[in-house]
Amino acid sequence: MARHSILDTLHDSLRKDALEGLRAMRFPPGQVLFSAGEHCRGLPLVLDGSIKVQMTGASGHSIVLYRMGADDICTLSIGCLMTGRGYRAEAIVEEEAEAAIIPRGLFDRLMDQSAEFRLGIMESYGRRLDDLMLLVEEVAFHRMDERLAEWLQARAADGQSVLNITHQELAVELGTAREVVSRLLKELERRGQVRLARGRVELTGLRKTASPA
Amino acid sequence: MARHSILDTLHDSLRKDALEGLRAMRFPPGQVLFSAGEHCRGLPLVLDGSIKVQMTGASGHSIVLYRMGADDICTLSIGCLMTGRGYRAEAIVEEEAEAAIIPRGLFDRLMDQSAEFRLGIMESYGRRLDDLMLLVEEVAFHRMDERLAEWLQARAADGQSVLNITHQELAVELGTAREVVSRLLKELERRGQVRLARGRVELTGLRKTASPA
DNA sequence: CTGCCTGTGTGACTTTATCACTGAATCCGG
DNA sequence: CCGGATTCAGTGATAAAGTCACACAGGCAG
Repeated sequence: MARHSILDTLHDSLRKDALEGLRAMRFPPGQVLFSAGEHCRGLPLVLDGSIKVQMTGASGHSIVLYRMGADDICTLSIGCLMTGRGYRAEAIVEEEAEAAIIPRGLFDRLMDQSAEFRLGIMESYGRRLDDLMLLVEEVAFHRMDERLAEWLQARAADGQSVLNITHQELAVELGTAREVVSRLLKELERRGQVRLARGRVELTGLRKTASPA
Repeated sequence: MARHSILDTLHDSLRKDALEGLRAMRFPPGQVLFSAGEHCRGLPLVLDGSIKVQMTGASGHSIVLYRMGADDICTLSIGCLMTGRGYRAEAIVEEEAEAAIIPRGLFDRLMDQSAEFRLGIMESYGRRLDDLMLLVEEVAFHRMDERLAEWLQARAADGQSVLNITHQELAVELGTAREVVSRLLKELERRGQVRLARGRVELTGLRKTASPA
């Protein structure tokens, strides 16, 4: 059953119509929901799981732009839906996910008839713009070692202290090269802040590098 | 008289209401339309001129995110309007601009009553997301010398071959440090692609640096 | 066990960022 | 017109990050 907070805001009859027009689907980790160049067939609602959105540059390098989780809306799709252009990024399932697609016609109807739905869409758009602006700032001005440490710390804050991730995957998270990640991790290990193994990073005592600035 | 294509799409009675609720204002170059932290009082429509939107990082460095010109919509404001959060960026007039602000109430009414208006807003949002994604890719993966050359070339394509701009301003355009721009420009001058003077860059024979990759 | 594939480590070198200055051009008040 | 302040630009030294090339290690399939 498709459960998404933006549907809860709808009035009864409209919600009934909406739920009829949707069917939730499950996607396993690794599944590609859409990739660059593809066209958009509707607005995906993320019901559960975790999906990362990343793009690949001309150089062949990739960078993760943001993640979508339970109750998120794939706002990126709206632009494609409206302008008819293809996606510029790709979406890959990380943790098994459940999603439902709102077809174009239904989307238009919901936008027309529900102020609450519109509000939800606009809020989601605002958040995404914010995410991207922060990312630009981070990529343009922050040091790699700090970004890596912060990324790892964010995971630690989630309660995870052993990450099954390769240096290459970390490099894509940060938009840098694998070698750079390897070297920085090695440095963290020397300082006793992480322990490394093949495909694994264990967080031991991670703290901010004492940097002035 | 407020002329903006998104208003043209409105039906007669609605357009009349809209035009009554708006008053266009002129802003001189250098004028700050909004700055980081400020709250949003409505949706600005750009009628004419050129406005740049830039953000400043914790480091104190700034980067230009995108520009708005005639017939643009300041989509960034919608997110702020909807969530009530303050702006994260600032908008500065470059070429004398004319703009009108759609107050919150009128915006809601237009979104409610005009599918064309909604479409215009969504398209604008899509374009903005696209711009930012491209910017991320560029900042993360492109070499500075190429970015500088491309930026200059884009201006040359506009018909301008003498730019009145300082190295510092160019650095903000690209999100780098002034010294870096100075050195790269000097290198371009050595190759005879530009001629430099205080506050001035004259484009002579600019072409892509013969780079492999 | 033996390849084979994927992941990691590292040296050498280039590009970019940062810091600390110097000097040149312009502006402004008297 | 002069002198001082201010804004711009140039540059050396050094650190951080990206690139290229390659060695080697772990784990899996045959």
